[in-house]
Amino acid sequence: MDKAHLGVGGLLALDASPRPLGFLNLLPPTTSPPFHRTRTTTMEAADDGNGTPPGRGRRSIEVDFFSDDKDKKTAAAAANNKTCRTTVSPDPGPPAAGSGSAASCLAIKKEDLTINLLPGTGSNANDEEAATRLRLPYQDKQSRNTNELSAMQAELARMNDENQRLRGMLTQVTSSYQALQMHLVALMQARAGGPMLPPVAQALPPATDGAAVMPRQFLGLGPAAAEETSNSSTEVGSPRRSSSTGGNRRQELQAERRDSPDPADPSTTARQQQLAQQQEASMRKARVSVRARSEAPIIADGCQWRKYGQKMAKGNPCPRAYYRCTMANGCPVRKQVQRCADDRSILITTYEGTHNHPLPPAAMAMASTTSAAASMLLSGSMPSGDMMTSNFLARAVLPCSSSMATISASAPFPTVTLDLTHGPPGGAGAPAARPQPHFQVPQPPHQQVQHHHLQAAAALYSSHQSSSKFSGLHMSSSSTSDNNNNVGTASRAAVAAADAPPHMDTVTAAAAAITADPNFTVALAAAITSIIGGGGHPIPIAMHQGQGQGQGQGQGQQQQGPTPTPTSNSNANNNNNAVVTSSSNNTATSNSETQ
DNA sequence: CGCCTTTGACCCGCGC
DNA sequence: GCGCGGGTCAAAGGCG
Repeated sequence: MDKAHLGVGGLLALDASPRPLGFLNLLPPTTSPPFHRTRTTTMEAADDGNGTPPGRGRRSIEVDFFSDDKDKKTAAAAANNKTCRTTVSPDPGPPAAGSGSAASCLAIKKEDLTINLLPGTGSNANDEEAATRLRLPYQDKQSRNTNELSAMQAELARMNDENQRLRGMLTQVTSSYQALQMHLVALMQARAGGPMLPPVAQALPPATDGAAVMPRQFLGLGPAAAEETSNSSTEVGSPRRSSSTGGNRRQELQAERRDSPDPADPSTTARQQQLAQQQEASMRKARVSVRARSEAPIIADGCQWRKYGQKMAKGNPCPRAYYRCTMANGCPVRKQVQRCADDRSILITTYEGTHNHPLPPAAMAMASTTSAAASMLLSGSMPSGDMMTSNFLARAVLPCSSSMATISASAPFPTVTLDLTHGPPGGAGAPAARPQPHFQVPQPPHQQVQHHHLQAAAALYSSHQSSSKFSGLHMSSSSTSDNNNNVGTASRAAVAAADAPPHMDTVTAAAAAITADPNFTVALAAAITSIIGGGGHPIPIAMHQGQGQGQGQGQGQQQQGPTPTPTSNSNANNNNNAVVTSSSNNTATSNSETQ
């Protein structure tokens, strides 16, 4: 909705007919009298006591929303809150936060009530009588509205309580889920530890504190999780992907492969290993690719990376750079950075693996989002590349960008591509469809799930909001990068909500974010949805593939290194289109746009 | 001095 | 078996 819908010059005609305060009507533009640049109050005839049809016996308050800000805010509010038809406030100050749009509507009405609605000059007795007649019902209206206000406040408080209760339940469910998962793993281990074990479980150190380590790895993004333990001698698969930095690692692995047929129990062990390798082979290459417009060499995701290689990829004049996470020794997470061949302003970052170390908040957002996307792809790709499933996943990943969501989850190296390069029709400034990270988050221990969801939502949201792409990913961290200036207020509010301590009133924080920018509701809703509905996913994923997503996949880069063929592209309007493609190689993602 | 990037060489998987 | 392309290693050099 824009100015045109509100009437010429953004003028709103507010029907002052007796109806609950807070439900001011927007009169059709055609009924609006000539507009003025200043707020005016007009009275036509007497109040008939009902919502009178426009044009006759109507009392209307005409508010000129001349300023662009007001127009935008009003339009956005009207579009996002149908019950609150307008959040117009006489003062240019920021929209009311906290109690949300409903409260702001009520406040506005109170103000409006102070407007003298009495007609004419009322200079004689008849006029006074008429005024009195009008005033009495009006006072009734006021009291009624007051009651309604208190009722709504009570309702709001009730909803707050309920929200807290639900959050508690969610925490409980999460804990129970983790406990069950650990129990299951323990049972499987105790049960001969043979063919039934999922690959990841097999890769785990036998006697280590399985209870503590298992859950995370069990949910890990595949091979990476196994690789985390690869430093031990029990590594089973991914011979090439060992993260060890030792120069002899490759030789060791090769030797292992040559010796693979274990003389001890040749048939069984060999078959187990074969099975494990097959399963892992399909999983280990699971990747999450992020496409974003960026002039920066790499996107900042809060992690530290070290470049270990660069290659010219076929079909792309831009070299592909290989990075390894250096935040912890032996962290298996790697990423590839490459410019899109078609549009060099697009930076394609592909993540692989799961961090084996704590992540800073800034990295958490991205890690959670990408790991969730990867796990969704993995879970959907298992039954083979079913396009129905794939599309479903794509829509699940980014519900609001369904047009861009295509999934082909065929192995061997399924890749989830989060395409943030497609802006809304209006360009960078027009947030048409916000990214909706509907990802289920890899349930990190504790209640950080919600936190990460919100962060992911905020991160993606802000990445679109700001012109500096992924700068928003840092917003949750205390460090305010120079890009933070671009982060929208809604994003900041979202981050505030996400970073708020568990006991904080989430509703209030969310309301603040919504008030700051109603468009954020979309992302927030997606995040909440993922919290509530995503909890069940990890199990099937883990059980089917022996791995799901664990902590996030790493991404991020505070890296300073020159990225491959950095191009100067000032237009960094990120958008939220998720293109999930199954590609046997990374180059496929660069072409996903054309799909 | 330590960390990082660069870059050529090497290894591996895959297709022909 | 060979060639190609992707991915990784590690020596060399740069930088703070």
